[in-house]
Amino acid sequence: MAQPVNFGPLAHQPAYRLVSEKIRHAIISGDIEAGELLPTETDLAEQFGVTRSTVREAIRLLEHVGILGRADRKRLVVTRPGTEAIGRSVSAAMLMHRVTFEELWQVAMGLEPLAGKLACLSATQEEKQLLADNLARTAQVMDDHDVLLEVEIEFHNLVAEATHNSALLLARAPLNELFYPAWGAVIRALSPGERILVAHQHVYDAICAGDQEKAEEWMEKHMRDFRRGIELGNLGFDKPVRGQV
Amino acid sequence: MAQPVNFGPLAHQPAYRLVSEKIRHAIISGDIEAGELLPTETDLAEQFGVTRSTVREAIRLLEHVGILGRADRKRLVVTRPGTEAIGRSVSAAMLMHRVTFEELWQVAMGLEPLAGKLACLSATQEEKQLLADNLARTAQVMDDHDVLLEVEIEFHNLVAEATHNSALLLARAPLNELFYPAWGAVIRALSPGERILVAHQHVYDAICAGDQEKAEEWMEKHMRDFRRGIELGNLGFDKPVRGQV
DNA sequence: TGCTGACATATTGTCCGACAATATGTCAAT
DNA sequence: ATTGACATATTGTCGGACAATATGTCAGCA
Repeated sequence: MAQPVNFGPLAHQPAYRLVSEKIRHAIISGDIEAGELLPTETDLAEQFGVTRSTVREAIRLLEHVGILGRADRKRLVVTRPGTEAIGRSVSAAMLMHRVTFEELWQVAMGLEPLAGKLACLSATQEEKQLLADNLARTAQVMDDHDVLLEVEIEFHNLVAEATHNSALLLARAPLNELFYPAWGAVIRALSPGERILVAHQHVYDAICAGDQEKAEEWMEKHMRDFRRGIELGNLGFDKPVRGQV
Repeated sequence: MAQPVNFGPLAHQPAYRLVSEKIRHAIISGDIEAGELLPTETDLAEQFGVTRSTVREAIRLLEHVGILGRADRKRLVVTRPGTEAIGRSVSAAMLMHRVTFEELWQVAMGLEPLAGKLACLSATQEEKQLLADNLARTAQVMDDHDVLLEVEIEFHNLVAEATHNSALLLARAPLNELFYPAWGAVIRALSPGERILVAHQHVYDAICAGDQEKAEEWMEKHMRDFRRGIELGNLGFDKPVRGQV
């Protein structure tokens, strides 16, 4: 008996996608380096054999993820998506998935202690200094909730950066944005300045001493504290995080 | 003496960005639910008081991150960015940052054991069955490198999905794509079918038994094996991963 | 009734041409 | 060396146009 033929739907990609993919491929494969300028829109249009409008749509497609940026609001330039760009898109995705605080915290428990541990191996002298400065400022502003929040977040970012692990930086980018309001709520509810300072201090000491275990442990404790803060303050540990976008 | 006045550069956002932000905000804040259809381009253009071209550019801006998709290649629809979309953009970022295999592996060591552990708590019966099926298939195809690779990746994805933690799924999305070629290389170089199967079996058993520690441990062992495979095969543990975009 | 085909309509994909605003480069005047 | 005038290049935005495709309607026919 004859096989019933099954034609898959033929994939007709719009031109702006094809163009976008071409550019994207050239960038990712390294044919165009980060920092290089793109040809002008008219040039590109000619090269691809489409109109400028189409090229523009293709460009926009890559712009939002941070692959393309602009040097001076005129020339388009190839850029490496940084933590901001990635954080923005991934945290948007998480918000739309109605990620609960608990879920987020679980991921953080996987990444933050890891960051502490790795920082022990690769923190430079300058980075340690930055951490020290951060600690000093933390001690000073312990009662100003808003500033404390900023300093607290900065500490975690500094530790993460000290790992010199871009993959880690990018993976934890969304946490940054999403924890922001939650941390703020905890701080306002419980004024945990003292506990934060102590934990940071221990992490800092561990990093300076190169004591991986201790750094990991204290970062873990710190995050557990954070969790308890949410629970004690009745801030909705099992409810979706609210973004502030 | 008079302060030298310092005017910051005035931020003139192009219209297509403003429109894009408006739409993005409406989506993320929940004013428009995922699954809802967007008004037609002409409508939007009228509402915002710009031309259709501008609206189109704004839409493209959101399309690539997965916030907008199309229902039937005609109507625009609001979508939740899934692991594919996020994986694509984040792994592109990682590639451009010339992330080394080592860096990637470190992140995976933070996330994969965690996934195993959490899966113990929340895997449903069906998910366990899927894992069992996967194991059976693994045993069958152990000598076919290509298929083994697919099954191996699938196993990890199944475990991750069994956690029911969207944040974790999104955070590990890029690993998926970037590990693909590396796993493939290891498999081709060392034919580690047996070891893979044993490790998966233990993880599976642990999940069924709800034994968090064991699941975490074996996932960790499994990943260490992976790392040793890269090193033994001299596949460039400290070199940037190459994408296959 | 239930299916088919013809036809109008709506919507997107793509193209073209146009103009204003802004940055860049050149050159003369001071 | 700085300033000013001017031509040029490039982007941002506009408006209109048409083809391809999906949707809806409605008459015709078994």
